Amino acid sequence: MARSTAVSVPHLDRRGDIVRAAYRLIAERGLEGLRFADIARAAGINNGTLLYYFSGKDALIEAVGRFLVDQYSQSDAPRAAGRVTSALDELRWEFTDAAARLNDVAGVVYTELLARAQRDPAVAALLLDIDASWRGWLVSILERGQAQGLFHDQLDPHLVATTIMAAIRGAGMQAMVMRDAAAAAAAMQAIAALIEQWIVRGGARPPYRR
Amino acid sequence: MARSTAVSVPHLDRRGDIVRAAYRLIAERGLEGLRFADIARAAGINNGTLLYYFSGKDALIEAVGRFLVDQYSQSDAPRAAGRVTSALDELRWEFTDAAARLNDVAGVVYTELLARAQRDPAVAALLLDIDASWRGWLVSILERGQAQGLFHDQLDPHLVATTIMAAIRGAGMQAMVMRDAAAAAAAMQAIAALIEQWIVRGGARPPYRR
Amino acid sequence: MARSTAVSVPHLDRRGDIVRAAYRLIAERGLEGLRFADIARAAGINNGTLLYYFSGKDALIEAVGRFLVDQYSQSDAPRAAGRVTSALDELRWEFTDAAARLNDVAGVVYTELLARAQRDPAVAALLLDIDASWRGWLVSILERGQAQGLFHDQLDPHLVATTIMAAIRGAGMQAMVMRDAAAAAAAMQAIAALIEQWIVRGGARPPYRR
Amino acid sequence: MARSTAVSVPHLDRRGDIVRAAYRLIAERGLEGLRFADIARAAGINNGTLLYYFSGKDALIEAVGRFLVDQYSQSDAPRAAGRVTSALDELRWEFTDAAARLNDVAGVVYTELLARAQRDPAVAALLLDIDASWRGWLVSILERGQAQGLFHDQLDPHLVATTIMAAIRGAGMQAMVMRDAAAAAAAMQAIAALIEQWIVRGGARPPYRR
DNA sequence: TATGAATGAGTATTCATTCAT
DNA sequence: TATGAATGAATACTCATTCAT
Repeated sequence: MARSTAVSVPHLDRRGDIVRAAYRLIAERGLEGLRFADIARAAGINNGTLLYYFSGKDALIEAVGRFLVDQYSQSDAPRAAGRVTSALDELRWEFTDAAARLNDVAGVVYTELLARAQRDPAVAALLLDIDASWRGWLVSILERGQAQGLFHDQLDPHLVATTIMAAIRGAGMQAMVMRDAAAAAAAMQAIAALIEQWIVRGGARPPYRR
Repeated sequence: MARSTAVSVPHLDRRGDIVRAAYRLIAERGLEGLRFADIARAAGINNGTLLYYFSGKDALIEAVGRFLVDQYSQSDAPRAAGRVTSALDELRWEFTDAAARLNDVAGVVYTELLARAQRDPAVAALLLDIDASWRGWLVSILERGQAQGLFHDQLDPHLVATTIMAAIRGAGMQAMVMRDAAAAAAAMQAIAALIEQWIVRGGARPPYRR
Repeated sequence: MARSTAVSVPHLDRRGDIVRAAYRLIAERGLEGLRFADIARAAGINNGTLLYYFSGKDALIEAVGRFLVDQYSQSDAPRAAGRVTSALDELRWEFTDAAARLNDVAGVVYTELLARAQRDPAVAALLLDIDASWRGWLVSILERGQAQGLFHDQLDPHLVATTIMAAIRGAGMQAMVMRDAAAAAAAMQAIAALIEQWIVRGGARPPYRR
Repeated sequence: MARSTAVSVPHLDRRGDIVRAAYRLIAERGLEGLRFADIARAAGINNGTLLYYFSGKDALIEAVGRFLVDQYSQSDAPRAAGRVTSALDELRWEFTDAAARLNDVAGVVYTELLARAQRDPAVAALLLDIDASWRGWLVSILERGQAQGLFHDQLDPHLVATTIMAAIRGAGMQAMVMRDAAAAAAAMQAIAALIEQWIVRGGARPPYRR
């Protein structure tokens, strides 16, 4: 029996397994159709075992929310990992990255959580977290750009950041409604160009037109 | 009390009563928390009577969706009813109206339905309807503006319309996340100004800045 | 308006229409699946109108039971209508007629009512009625046969009649189980031959064999 | 009270408990009056526990059908367990046993299932199972009798078996209708004697008469 | 940790029946 | 007679959660 522990090792990250299973099921069936039994089955564990890891459905949903936060913040990692880039390049990458994610299930899960946030303060707080940290990131880019003399001085970085976020979110929503990521991406790029014109100093570049 | 007979004629628009009650409850508690018994009580009718008018929950939700369509299209009425206005004024009114609606429950209900649309084709079709008719309306304004020489000729009205819609939707979503309608309105107005610059011919007006 | 009555005449026999519709539906879906709304629709009338003709479901089922009694007794009509026949011929006709009815829906309806009779005294009484009148008919044939010297004197007509009924019923049940009317008919004819041997005086006929 | 621990081991055969409770309730109130809550109460368990063992009403009814199959096949056990008997004795025992069962609730349950079998293929298959295995048993007896030289060679064992089954079933049905097991038993014994005459070689025995 | 049997409150839906017109 | 809107009690079934092991 000396090596019996080896047999029981495969579940190094039960909580993670559960959360990922729940995340996937929410994307597929929505919060409305989320069933504990299904999650347990998908995670390869027992109905009751699930309750050992999460005290209840709400706790699990919150954990999924936190997992979603990570999903979004992970996309920042490559940027940070890269070499030094200009604030403008970073901004452009923000839009490029968003365009690539228009078909992501994360958007579906986010919408589910946004709907729930209207009456679940814990989820609302989570989404505010995502919002704040994303805005913080954008503000830091914008301020760097201003410091570098790339962007206009008198801009309100918070307003610009919120505008960028609204644009990206709107494009994502539009993609979900139309089920046409290309059209939504085009709209987003249009706004991206307009915003660039707005904030870049001496933006002699000809106005976006099509 | 001269018209007390009105008391005995309570069922002039039962279906409407039910749909409005359901609409309100969805805004309050979401689709997830929608209960037939609650709807019936709110509509002042019996649990079974509700099923007499709607064959099931899905049918009712679809009816609520159609009601939402009407909600949105009604906002077009004042514009049409008013006297002749320029295409630019109409466009500006579009953003003004949207800003005023940022706190509207319609947005919450819309988000609920958008979440559900991911796996309910009937609801998805409804939302596409809203989308198409809204875009159609915007395109007609834009084309009128082009015909009047107000807007650039080479613009693609569909792209511009989709961009406007994405901007408005994004601002709405942002308002829901931040619970700060003013900030979202500011972002929307920023995009509105950028779009105006983009499409208006000879837009000599100084670039929006803050 | 002189001929307005003509317009409202088409329903000379509403009760009959309803009972026939119910009879058919019981044969199709069983008592368990019998729905008032379906009966009304099948009878071409309104849900509520049905209740004008039958005070409730039990009353309707009883009426269907009486209709079934008529169904069975009608098969005697041709015999009575025909010219004088021997008791033996009549007896043979009884089996022949039964064989022809093995696929009849009447058997299905009868089984439904028999099941219900176990806890519905009114239906039980109806079935006893059918039973008694059928036995009475058979006894009268047998007694006539005895009077004519065709059948043995010492036979108990009631026992013979009950035996005949059991044989016919058993074959009907067997047909329902096997869904093979031919096999059931063969079994019934075998018993018929045995019974004939039993009761016919000087039955010199060689024993049935196969 | 030495074995009081038995109290804490009440769930040795939950499925069996449930099926038996359902069987009894079907006999009492019929399928039409079968209620999940009643079954659960009768089985001493919770409403939901029942659904833990049976996925739905249909599954439970099918299980009851299988239980009924066992009920019938158990009656063969004593025969098999006994010492060697002649084929004729076995056949006689068949009728004797059937006569003793004329008042059995199994007949009531069987009738309920037969009614349902008309539109439930699963139940129909079950009844066909009972039918086939019973016929198989009878055929084996008849063939043994033929091999022993007791029964006529040229008999078709399947026809005879079906005839026996029809006779026994008919008597059972007759008993249900008349609520007079004695009269039904007499009719069955009459047919039994006739069949014996039919199949037994050199049946010198005087014809049954009463 | 982990299991899975057991729970029971909750809920959509059915359907016979009533009743104003 | 006839309608059909309205009722509400009845019921199968769901599902998060508990708990003994």
